[in-house]
Amino acid sequence: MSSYTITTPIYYVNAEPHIGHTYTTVVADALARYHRLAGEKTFFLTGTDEHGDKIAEAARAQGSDPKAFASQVSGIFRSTWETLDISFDRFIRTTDPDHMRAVQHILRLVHEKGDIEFREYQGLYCIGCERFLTERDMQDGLCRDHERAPEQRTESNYFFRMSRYFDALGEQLEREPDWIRPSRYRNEVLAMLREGSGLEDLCISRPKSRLDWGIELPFDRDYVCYVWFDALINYLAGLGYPDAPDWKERWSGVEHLVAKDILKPHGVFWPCMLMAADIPLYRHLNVHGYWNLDDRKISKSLGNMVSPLAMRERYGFDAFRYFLLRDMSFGLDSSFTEDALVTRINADLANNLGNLVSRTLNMTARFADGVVPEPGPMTELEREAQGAAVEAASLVDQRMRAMELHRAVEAVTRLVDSANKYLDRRAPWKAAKEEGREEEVRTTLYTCCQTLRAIGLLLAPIIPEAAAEILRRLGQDGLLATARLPADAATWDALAPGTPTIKGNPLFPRIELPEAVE
RNA sequence: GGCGAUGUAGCUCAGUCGGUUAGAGCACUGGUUUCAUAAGCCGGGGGUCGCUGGUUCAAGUCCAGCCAUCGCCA
Repeated sequence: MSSYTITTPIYYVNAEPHIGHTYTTVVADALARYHRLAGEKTFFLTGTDEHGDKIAEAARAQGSDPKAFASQVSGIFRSTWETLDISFDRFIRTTDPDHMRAVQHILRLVHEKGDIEFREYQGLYCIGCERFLTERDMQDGLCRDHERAPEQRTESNYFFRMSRYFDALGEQLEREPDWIRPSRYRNEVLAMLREGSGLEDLCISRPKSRLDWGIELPFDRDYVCYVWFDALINYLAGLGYPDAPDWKERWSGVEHLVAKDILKPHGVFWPCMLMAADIPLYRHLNVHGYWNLDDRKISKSLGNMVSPLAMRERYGFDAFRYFLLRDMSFGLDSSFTEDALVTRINADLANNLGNLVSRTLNMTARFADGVVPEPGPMTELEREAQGAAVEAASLVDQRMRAMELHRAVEAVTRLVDSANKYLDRRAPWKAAKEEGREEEVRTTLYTCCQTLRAIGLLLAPIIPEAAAEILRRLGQDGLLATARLPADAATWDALAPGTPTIKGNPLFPRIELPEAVE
């Protein structure tokens, strides 16, 4: 069985979950659910990044200690994902003992290999910022933030000799053109690697005198590990590195998922670290864009931050998920507006999908005694209906694997459309009133139930709750536990005639927004 | 300033290896149905494929230059 491991970045605990975190997490969740249904050995890793000076400061400002502060915010992330039924397998924290051990293990390996070097350097240090300034941080010789003159200071730190691996990284990018995808981000990494781009070795430590909220270096107790060298290793630690026997298998199928702002650490630092530690590279780095918020168009009740829990409260989380996955072309930026959200929900989920479910099950109740009817022979129209399901299943599979989630969702929408058209061409509400057309009505309703079953399966990774409800109404409660995608979505005799169906309430009620006031 | 990406209908996007009259959804609009959530279905209008030039029997697609937007780097 092939292994599939999907990761989100570990989220920095200086802010609570917003639309950006939610998008990455929902994409990962949809992929994890799809690959589980495809029968792959799937592992879904997410978590929180908790070290560093920003957290130490925030804790101090709140009068608590860093660990307590980080635990509080980390808990919010975890409980948010749990409330939203995000199907992660491990929620890792950089303060977890096994993570800290893994970081020290790698530090030791890379140090022993000679790729970590102690260097002394001078720079301009701002006491207010508690860090060295770059030219950008200064104006007229003063720190921009504190408007005071920085002092000349000498400090020593450990550096990861990353530049040793740049050539090998370049070769990797040539060898596997879709290793970082979409390709625009591969190009950016290639640009970073080109001469003169200013990419150097990476400073990976801070003296404890300056920052003690971090993981101690195993070869120097006066220093803690700084930022990326700590955070990135979660991807290994979360899979059980270095001790658990199955980490290698999980690692062999790793797909990283990140937003474009952390391309450099994941596209450059991380592969160099892996090469230094003699660990195989990840399978793909998948990079997505930003959700732009247009404040003017978001009603006040939503606030400026689009919180996933607020979205769930207001629209239901399935609907919000659907919008996120459908409306962003993976890799590109997209803008979030309440209008676009409501339009999408009404058009795709209420009018097309929800209504198809309602009319199918209502007619099954009315014209087929509320059970899956016994169908007659298939004719041209039924073969077309099945063909539509076969095609949708195949497109969803291709597109999910190519990280084109918006297009995978679109393929299911087309299947829903085709089912509505089929129903109109057959018009069972007319046929049911005529003598001698009973078999045709049964065949029509059977075909619609069958298509709904396919739709329920294909949407299970996208809108898990609603998809499970569709299957439940078709009497297919346990199906998701045993189904195999994409094949099962195209199986056409899977519904046993006589199975009771449930009419139910509208799955996605239409949303009526008050007229916009300009 | 260097490198890159993007630019296709009012909006969001698809368009494979260059090949018939450039597509879809939403929005708009005419018609129609009553099973269904005022939903559905059928039809319609709407495009100088950013601009200019080149290659070709043939360019949305390939090449060059330019413009706009965005990103990365400096």
